[in-house]
This record gives sequence, structure tokens and C-alpha cells, in this order.
Amino acid sequence: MEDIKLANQLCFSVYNTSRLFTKFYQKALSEFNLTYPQYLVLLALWEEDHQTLHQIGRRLHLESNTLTPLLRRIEQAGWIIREKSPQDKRQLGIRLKDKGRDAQEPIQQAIAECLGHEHLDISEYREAHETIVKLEETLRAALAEDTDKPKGKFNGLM
Amino acid sequence: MEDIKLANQLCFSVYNTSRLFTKFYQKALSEFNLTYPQYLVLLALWEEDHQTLHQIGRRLHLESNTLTPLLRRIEQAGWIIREKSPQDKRQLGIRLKDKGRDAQEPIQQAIAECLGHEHLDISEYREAHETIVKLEETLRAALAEDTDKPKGKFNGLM
DNA sequence: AAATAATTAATCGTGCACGATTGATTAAAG
DNA sequence: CTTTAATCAATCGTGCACGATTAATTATTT
Repeated sequence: MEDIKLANQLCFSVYNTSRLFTKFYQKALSEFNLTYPQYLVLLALWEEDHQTLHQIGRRLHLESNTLTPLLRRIEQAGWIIREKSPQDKRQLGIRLKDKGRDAQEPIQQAIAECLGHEHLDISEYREAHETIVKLEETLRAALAEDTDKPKGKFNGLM
Repeated sequence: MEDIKLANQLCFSVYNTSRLFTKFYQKALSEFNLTYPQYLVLLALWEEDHQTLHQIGRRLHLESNTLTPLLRRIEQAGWIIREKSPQDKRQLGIRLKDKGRDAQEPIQQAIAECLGHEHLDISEYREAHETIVKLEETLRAALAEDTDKPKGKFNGLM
């Protein structure tokens, strides 16, 4: 029963920190008219251009219900191009336009300045990163478990 | 420049963990037709009944643009009552209905079962909680700083 | 007392998240 | 080859978040 209180506090502080972090990035990204999720898509494409919607979804843990409109907005703003794959017409290919490729340096620069301007020493949080990644994996495993096994203790019996 | 990569990773894992945690709670709360933010409001009221919208906002770091519709939905579902304060007609008082008060035990129970069922040992994450709270405070301080000081290095000079 | 400022909730518009479903296309089974 | 199953993107509806503004009320100043 004391575990619930701890879970509540942990969840709440993760929730708060996520909102704060997003707000922080939003400030750096505002001059480019980008949101944080849009920036994540660009990050994925900077690592590897020309991915499918599905691949980007695997990387960001998002599905088409979120990605379809998100990618459409990013295309609308001229960062990327969406086009059906000729080989497999189910898939949607995503690739950077020049604007998207060229923006990598200035955008990273803006974020770096924002970090500096706030004298935020993120390197202090290396341990925070490690612990939260472990928590992330634990939660993902726990949640994945009972999408496989539907429910209850009688799996595979009916 | 390496700091940006670290910040990106940290922010992304916080973002992921927040979504996973919410999903975890959502599963426990679904039988009560409650969302995680709605549960947070109930948590606040269980600690202290009869608060104003403003007070709840201070506790959850949310403002009226989010809380007004959120509280309206919670009232709609019969958990709480919203009523203008007679003393100060600007304020909106929020208090639990019987349904809201009585649900505390069964809801906490459902969450506890969910924790157990997933064999999630949250107590392992006491250190995660500490580090993330520190990160939360750092970010909040950094972001608060330049809502006070508007921008640039020439504050208070014009 | 009258004018001004501050506080508070509500409103508006946009953009995620996400459960659930649908329709198109491809792969696999019979 | 045809039927069936699997895959993938899109769509739909709901509920947050949040920047920005507005309107009502109260507090403060003059």
C-alpha cells in the first residue's frame, strides 16, 4: 500500500518533468515553428533519411493514428516529403527536403544556446538518464506482457 | 555539442516513460472510467477536500485552460461538484461528492493489484524518483527564470 | 468614491496521444 | 489460382496541454 504512494509520486514527477522538458525544447524550436514531436521526427530522419512511417513509428513508439497527421503537418511546413512506396503501395516513404536537411545545424545550435543560456548542465543527469531508461524498459516490458497474454491466468487454454 | 545528444536522449526517455506510466495507470483506472489527469485531481482532493481551481492548479502545475474542461468532465461523471465561491465570486470551489470520496479505497486497490499483477517493484525506483525530482526542479527553475526576466541581457534597463 | 491594477476562471485554437476501426495492399495457405 | 490472413496507413472520436486572449470580480491607488 505504501508502494502506491511511491508509484504515484514517481509517475507524477515523470509526468511533470516530461512537460517541462517539452516546454524547454519548445522554446528553442519556436523560431523554426517546430514542435517537440516534429523535432523528434527530424532527428530520426537526420540519423537515417528515407524511412517509412512504420519505421519512424518504431523509433518514436508512435503509431499511424498519431504519425499520419504529424507527418502531414511537417510536410506542410516544407521539411519533408511523403510518398507512397512504389514497391509496396501500403507503405508511406518519408524523406527530408533540402530545408529539412539544411536545418540540422541551426536547430541544434539553437538548442545548445538555450541549454547554455539557462546554464543547464545536462551532463549532471547522466545517472538520471540511466535510471529512467531502466524504468522505461521495465514499464514497456510490463505493458507488453499483457497485450500478448490477453488477461487472467488462463492463457492459451481457450 | 555532445550535451545536446545527452539532452535529446534524456528528454526522449522522460517523454517515453511518462507515456508508458500514463498507459499503466490508465489500465488500472479504466474500470472507473477515469483518466490519469482526472485521477490526479481526485488525489489532490483526497488529500484536502474543497479546494479552488487555482489551488488544484498550483498542485498539479496546470492552469484554467486545462483545468476548466478537465474539472467539468470530472463533475459530469459525478465525482465532484464545482461551485462559485460566495465570498470571492472569481473563484471556483471544487469538492468531492460521496462517489468521489468513497472511491478512494477501491481505486487505490485497483492500482495496487495492477502493480502486483505486473510484478512491478516500484520500490526499486526510489533513486530514480530522487534524481528525477532534482531534474524537475532544475528545469522548473530554468524556465521560471526567463518568464520573470523577459529576454536578453538587458533586463530592468527599459 | 473613482480610476487603475491585479486576480481568477473561462474561452479559443492548435497539436499531440491513443483506442478503435476501416480500407487497401501484399503475403501465406489451401 | 483463390481464399484467407497479415500488414500498413488512414480515419474517427475523445481527452489532455498550452499559448493567447477575454470577461468578471476584487484589491489597490489616487
